[in-house]
Amino acid sequence: MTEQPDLTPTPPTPLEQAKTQFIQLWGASAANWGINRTMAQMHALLLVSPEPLSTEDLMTQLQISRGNASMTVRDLIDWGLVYKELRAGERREFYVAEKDMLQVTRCIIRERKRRELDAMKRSLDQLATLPGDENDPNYREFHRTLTDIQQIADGADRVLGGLMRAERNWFLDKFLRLFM
Amino acid sequence: MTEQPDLTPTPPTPLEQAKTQFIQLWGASAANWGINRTMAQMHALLLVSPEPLSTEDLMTQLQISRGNASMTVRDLIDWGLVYKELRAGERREFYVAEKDMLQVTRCIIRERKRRELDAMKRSLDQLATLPGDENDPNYREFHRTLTDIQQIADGADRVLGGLMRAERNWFLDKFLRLFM
DNA sequence: CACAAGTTTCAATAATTATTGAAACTTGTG
DNA sequence: CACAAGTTTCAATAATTATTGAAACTTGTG
Repeated sequence: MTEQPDLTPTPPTPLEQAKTQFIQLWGASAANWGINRTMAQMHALLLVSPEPLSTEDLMTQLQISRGNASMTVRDLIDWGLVYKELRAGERREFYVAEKDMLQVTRCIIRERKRRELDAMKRSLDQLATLPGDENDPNYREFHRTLTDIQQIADGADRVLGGLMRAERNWFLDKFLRLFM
Repeated sequence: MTEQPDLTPTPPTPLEQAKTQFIQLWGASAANWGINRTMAQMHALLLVSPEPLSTEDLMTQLQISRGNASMTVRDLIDWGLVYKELRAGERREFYVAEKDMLQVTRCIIRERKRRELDAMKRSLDQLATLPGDENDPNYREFHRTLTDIQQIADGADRVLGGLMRAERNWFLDKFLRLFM
């Protein structure tokens, strides 16, 4: 009599449940900020994994297709949040997350600043060059709005630039002192 | 021979074109950050309008339905970015944007902090309470990740809180000094 | 070079999110 | 109270965004 392989999955441990909840939380938070949910979920999964994971691992743990896993992991690598790990004599690839959360924060700030803030500033600069009649309230309001937003954008640029260059304790230390 | 009403729309002036481009830009930027595009477009339109606009104005200028206009303007009011203006003897309502961009920035920061950061912090706190075996690498990695993210979240909380309380010149002045 | 063991691409499709528009509602006036 | 002139709600639908999965590709090995 041969042993039947046990196909009933073992119930998840509390730790596994908590991991799943964390993955969901990270995914939902990212989605609120216009970042692909699956990308953030994969990031969370890799963050809490002590070992590098294979594509197969990512697919089963997140329940996504191979194509999705491939595209999403590439995005994470592009962001600088995940590294590819190749093993001698292994054909398949493994992936590890950057674990230093300060470094992670810098990557995220850098990418978002580059992709959105910098692009927006260029467009604003271009629109703000429009000449017009200072006595036309429509022109005045348009121009005032643009220059005001440019000021804010410049401020945001500097704040984000500063945060990117911030050393480990600035976040909790300097800012505390500065603002409290 | 009666005069035919001229139905061909006059071609847009350069200023009108620039306004439209600005509305598109503001909408696209917001969409990148997970904010409804139409809401941002309406906000942009009201920002550059020297006069309050009626629902009808919003509908025609943004080419949206009455229902959409109604819902979107309400969201803007909820965010504190737009005020309702009632006129004596007029049944319809007019809307004006908050024009002080520093105030606008504070509103946006306040809302996003409240809706996303605060909610996330609560969930993180809850997940971080999970007890476990410090010798289990899975638990160690999970717990390290959570506490690291909590630190970043606390830092972000303080930075945003500080920015909200910032006076007019902090953005361009203090931050310049602090980070450059 | 043929094959095995993977990864990547992308057109088709599914899932999600935003919008419409008609009905219900509100509010002021004769 | 009936009506006019608006606003709001929300189920149906449209538009957008994300995902699948099969075919094409890559790369190392006998």
